[in-house]
Amino acid sequence: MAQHAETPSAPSCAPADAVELSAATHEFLKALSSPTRQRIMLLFARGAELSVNEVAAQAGIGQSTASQQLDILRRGGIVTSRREGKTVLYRADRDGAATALSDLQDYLKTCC
Amino acid sequence: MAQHAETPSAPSCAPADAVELSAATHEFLKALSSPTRQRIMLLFARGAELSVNEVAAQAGIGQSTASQQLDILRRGGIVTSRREGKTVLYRADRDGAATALSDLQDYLKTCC
DNA sequence: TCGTCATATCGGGATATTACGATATGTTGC
DNA sequence: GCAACATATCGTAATATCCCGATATGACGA
Repeated sequence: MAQHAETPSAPSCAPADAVELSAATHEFLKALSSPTRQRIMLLFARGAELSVNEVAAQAGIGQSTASQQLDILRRGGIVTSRREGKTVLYRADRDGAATALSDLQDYLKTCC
Repeated sequence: MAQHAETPSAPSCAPADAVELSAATHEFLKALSSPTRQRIMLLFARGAELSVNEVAAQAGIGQSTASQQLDILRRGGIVTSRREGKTVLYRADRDGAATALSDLQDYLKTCC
């Protein structure tokens, strides 16, 4: 793929504030860029806490798919999970979402 | 894929404000969810206006790839383009980005 | 310990995305 | 009109994503 024109360790002419969009923010964007995951997120409105099976049923997807998509959402920092007996309950991560949104805002402030 | 549990026209128990993430916001998220496109966007920092070939060269990608990725960014509402003679100049769309960010904020306010 | 329920992981087929080179379209100047 | 340059589109291989069923892991109660 040739080279990326500059390595991250050696800023050639970057303006010191090389925002570059952190890995966390990239995960956040990737997490929200899927319609299925967008739909899943809406299930968590008003602080709802749902198990994997409940998400699967309400989103109309399989159990394994729900588990995987929830994992992507968790890596994106917009949901958190906790065990409650056998079940794992997921809920929206207000703080994580706010942080990611703030990072995204900074990034857009840089490039736009 | 089975059914989506509820049709948009018949709100079963939704709170009237079914945000649902507009198509435009989805395009915005998709546009920014690619590392290559994230890198391209940084080229437009400080209001820089670049041709397709300049973007291709500075991003280290082919001309056709640059054209396509810029198109995706334009559909995402974060760049605009204008002709200047033979060349097409792209630049960041401040207003578009602000609008998309605002929509995203509303969406996150609903589900988080 | 064993069976059951819930979740996570594996393997794979269908589909979408990425990036490329080649080619078509469009713009300018001769 | 024709050559030149810039951009857009086409065709396509490599790769990634989506979603599934099947299976493994983990937690609880008898």
